[in-house]
Amino acid sequence: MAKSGPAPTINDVARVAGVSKKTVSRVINRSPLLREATRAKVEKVIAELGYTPNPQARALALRRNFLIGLLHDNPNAQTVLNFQEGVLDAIRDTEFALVVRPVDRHSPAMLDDIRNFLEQQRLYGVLILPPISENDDLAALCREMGCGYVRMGSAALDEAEHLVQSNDREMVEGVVDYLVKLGHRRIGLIEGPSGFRSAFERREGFLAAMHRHGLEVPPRALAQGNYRFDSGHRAANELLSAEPRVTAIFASNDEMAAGAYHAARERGVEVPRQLSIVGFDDSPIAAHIWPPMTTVGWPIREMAKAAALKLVAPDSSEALPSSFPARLVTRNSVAEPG
Amino acid sequence: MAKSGPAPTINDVARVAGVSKKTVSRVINRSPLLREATRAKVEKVIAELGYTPNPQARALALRRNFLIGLLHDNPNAQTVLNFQEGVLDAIRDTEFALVVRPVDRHSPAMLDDIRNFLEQQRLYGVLILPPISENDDLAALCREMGCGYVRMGSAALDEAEHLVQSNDREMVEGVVDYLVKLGHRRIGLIEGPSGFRSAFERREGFLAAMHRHGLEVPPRALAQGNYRFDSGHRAANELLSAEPRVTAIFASNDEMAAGAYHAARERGVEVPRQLSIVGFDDSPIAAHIWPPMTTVGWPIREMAKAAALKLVAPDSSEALPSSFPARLVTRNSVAEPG
DNA sequence: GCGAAAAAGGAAACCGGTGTCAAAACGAAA
DNA sequence: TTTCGTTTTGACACCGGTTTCCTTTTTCGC
Repeated sequence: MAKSGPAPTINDVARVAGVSKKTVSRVINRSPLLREATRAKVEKVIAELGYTPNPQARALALRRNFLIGLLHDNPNAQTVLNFQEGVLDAIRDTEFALVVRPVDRHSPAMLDDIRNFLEQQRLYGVLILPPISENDDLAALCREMGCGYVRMGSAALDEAEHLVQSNDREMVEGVVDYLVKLGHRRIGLIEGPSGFRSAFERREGFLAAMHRHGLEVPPRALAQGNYRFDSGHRAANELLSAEPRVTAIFASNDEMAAGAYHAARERGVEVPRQLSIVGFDDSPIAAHIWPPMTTVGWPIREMAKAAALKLVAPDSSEALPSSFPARLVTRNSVAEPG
Repeated sequence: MAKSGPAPTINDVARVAGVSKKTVSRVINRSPLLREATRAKVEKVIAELGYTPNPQARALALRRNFLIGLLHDNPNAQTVLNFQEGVLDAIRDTEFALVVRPVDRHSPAMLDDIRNFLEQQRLYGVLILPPISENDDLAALCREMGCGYVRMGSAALDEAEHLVQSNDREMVEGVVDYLVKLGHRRIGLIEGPSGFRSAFERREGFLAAMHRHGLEVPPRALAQGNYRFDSGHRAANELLSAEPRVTAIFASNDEMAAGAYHAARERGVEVPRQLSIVGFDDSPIAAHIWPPMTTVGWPIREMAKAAALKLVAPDSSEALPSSFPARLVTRNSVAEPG
């Protein structure tokens, strides 16, 4: 238990143990060509000295480091943090560390910034969260720079090797089925921003299911949002002012669904008695708003873990699924139509 | 614009420019003892080759790296993410990167885990978020290991050099003053978990202000929570079932305040007409709940930036404040007592 | 007990930077 | 043109690991 001072190096271990650096290196890397006695001797010294290999030196010699990056521009903090936790689940007890990098999708220099970042940090690989994961130029940049990457998405954005996906379309169909089964016929949709793949998938799922049930979707049942609270509020106001009024609203995410709650409350429309609302994402707000909101939850943490494993241990992860099921989280914002 | 292949090294630059490695190194590090002509020549080659110094090699030679760690166990995702953004503000355009490390305060091995992490990664320094920042053993560990650190907190936890703080106590006093000015006399407090410094500070501020106004704080006006939604719900139920009923509740954070909203709604108590509620933190939920909640916001992002600067550029940051003011964010959850 | 093959271990070079210190180039003064 | 004192620049060792290649030791069959 030597107090501070300069940390012991592989040379110190070698000297004390009376072996060469290479032998110590073999012990560290679990090389099989070592006599048991030698290994034990060296391991004893390592423990005594409290030696830990210097990751920078290792990275230099191996010509690759053990940093994995997280690129995100997701407005939902809980999603991002869950993702971080999932990645940590995967790399716990490994030498990998997670470096985060929020990106600004609106900056014209976004790609250049990321290029600089990748060039400077020489990451082992990056994990890319939606919605920025939908940007094919970014994926191309990673390939070009020889940087490993895995994209999270709501559709098949890339080869399986570079992708972990949920199936939003299918889930939204399930939501519509659920509402229809309860008796709803006039169902409104608050869309996500155009250009977002997830928004597209969710709309397609909605339209497909409505069509399947033989239900019309007039333009007045469709309102545009941008995944933010205010836009949900605005969009719900549009939907609720059209006659005949919708009896249920599916919002493409929870923030907008929460905005719809506000709009309903302002108009004296009671949720769920007069209006059912379903969100998407199962963010904390869904559980905390009144009445607690029925929404669709996807297993972010598991997906993140799978994505990280795909990056750092591609072999073992072949067994891991690339596609994860979401599930309906039933709370109290849905009822039979009044 | 050489396509991929192995990245150019300092040797390549030196060879092409016809100078020594050391000279290139001097150019990179902006050494003043260089002739202008030489610098220009080398810079031209650097640009042509698209050379970027290898951070691992630099770290090895300099015996310190450019990774700063973020230790957090904060349950509020938005807070953590804002903090990350603030740190990124500070280290943008530097060679530093941010590596995140959620910690589990309940794990008995927490300190050992962090010790391993610090030993393995050899970080330049760490930033510590509340509530784990209140742990003095953790700070001692950093000192012992020679790892730079800055703690964020709601009180004077450490020397100025290692601290960026808000002043929760003062702000809570301001909240009480505000409520009293509106005519409230029976004000309830939902406390944070015991053992949390922030919870302590907020309670002390509350009690001090009540005392200053000559108002009593009977035990039935005090309820214990743990910063989580459910605990706020429970605590508010306690407060609301005691007679005479409180006309206002201050909750030590927004999650608990949101829980109090639910409790009030279940009992048919209208916010704010029959009950005023004030939260703390200005998390997203405060704006999204109905009616929008009056709360106390503190400038997390600026504080994070200051903390990061303190770590990476202690000289220039002398000018930066260590203590940051919070402010009351007035929304619609407060009214004169009915 | 001997020789050969296999296993174990070591010397030296290398990864791509930085620090030290001496040599070279330069400019001004003699 | 020399000389001397400053700049500039370069050679070389070093940071702490890994890799290559070669030597020494061990093991084992006969």
